[in-house]
Amino acid sequence: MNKDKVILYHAISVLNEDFSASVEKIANAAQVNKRTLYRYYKDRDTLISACYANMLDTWYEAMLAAYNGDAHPIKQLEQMLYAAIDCGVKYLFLSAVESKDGNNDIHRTEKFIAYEKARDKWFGIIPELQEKNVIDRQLSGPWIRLLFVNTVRTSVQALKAGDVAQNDLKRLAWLCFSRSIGITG
Amino acid sequence: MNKDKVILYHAISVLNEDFSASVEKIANAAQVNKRTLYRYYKDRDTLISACYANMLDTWYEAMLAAYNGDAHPIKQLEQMLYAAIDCGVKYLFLSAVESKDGNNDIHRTEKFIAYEKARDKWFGIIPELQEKNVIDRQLSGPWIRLLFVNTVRTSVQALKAGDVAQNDLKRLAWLCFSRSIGITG
DNA sequence: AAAAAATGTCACATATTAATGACATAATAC
DNA sequence: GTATTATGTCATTAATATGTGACATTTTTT
Repeated sequence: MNKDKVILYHAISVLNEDFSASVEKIANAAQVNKRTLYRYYKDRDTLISACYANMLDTWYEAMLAAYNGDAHPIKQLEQMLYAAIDCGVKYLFLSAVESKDGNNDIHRTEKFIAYEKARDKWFGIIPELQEKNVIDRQLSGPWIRLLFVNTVRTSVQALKAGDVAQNDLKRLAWLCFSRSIGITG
Repeated sequence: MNKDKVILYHAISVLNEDFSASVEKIANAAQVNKRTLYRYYKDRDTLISACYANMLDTWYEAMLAAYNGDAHPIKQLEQMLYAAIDCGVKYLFLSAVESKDGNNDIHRTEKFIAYEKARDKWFGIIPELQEKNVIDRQLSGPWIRLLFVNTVRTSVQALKAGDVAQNDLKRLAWLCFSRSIGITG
């Protein structure tokens, strides 16, 4: 992996946990000198914008593949969960940004608006499945989406803490998520 | 509520989302002048210590009441979830601190060690219920605890976003959590 | 209404972080 | 091995954040 991507990855990871973390903290996490970081990214804002762009691209690509990879809605949802887990911290940070005030700069970018549109389309699976009584109808759409995000969070945290083996991770995540929304498989 | 508690509440809320947030940002959230904040809390560290202490106390009291309020383990677990939801952001921040490196100052305090001990005792319910095949045995203890925390997170986020009515909140949280760990009630 | 207490405004010293230039050192290519 | 390129070290300036004193304004008490 190129150094700019290494820095980007660690920037996303650090900023996800502590958005006002110093550039030095990010540099340390990426194991490069602060001066080197500034050679790849002009300033703090540039780095943050690059984080946003990268998160959006990564997530979009992964979700698109998941959505298009199967015609059966339950399988699509399952693959979307796996895709989000693969995106890991990038997806979590993105969904955190999403829930913040719209006064932010990123909320007005074309890419972000496209992201929101795609997301709404993909998560349209949920009400579809509720109409067919596959997913519990007493749960609201926003609630299920929060469950989805936080299932991913559980997975990322478990992986980081070493609580669960890589192989079991996605299976457990889907098992718990699907059961929680009333899918009996 | 006394002004010191108002400031404390908002400090916990702001720091939970952005740990390196400035004192000014906390003061703004609490709708007091920065100068006033410094009259209640000598400096940033004092404020942060007060946050930790308050989170621990709030959580401890709520969980103790939940645990002692019922003799039946499933009911105890349910009440513990409700207690954690009532603690809201305080509980989330606390569990975030918990998962950080032990190099932190707070990890060595007496209160925190007592907290860990109590927590382990209370969450001992989980393996008990697994032995009785009430909770799915293929799920590990740490995984279930992460699910617990993130169910609380889902509840807090839903409440903040106004997605779910106050009245339904705890019922939905328990419904989803209990189903996800294989409790069929 | 007068006194007392709490809060806000503003200027200011200090500390921390952001960002850059000049140069030394390490890594890589040829 | 030498030239080239990438990275690290260190000093320095600019910008923000921390924390305090002096005093004005507001709120509460009596």
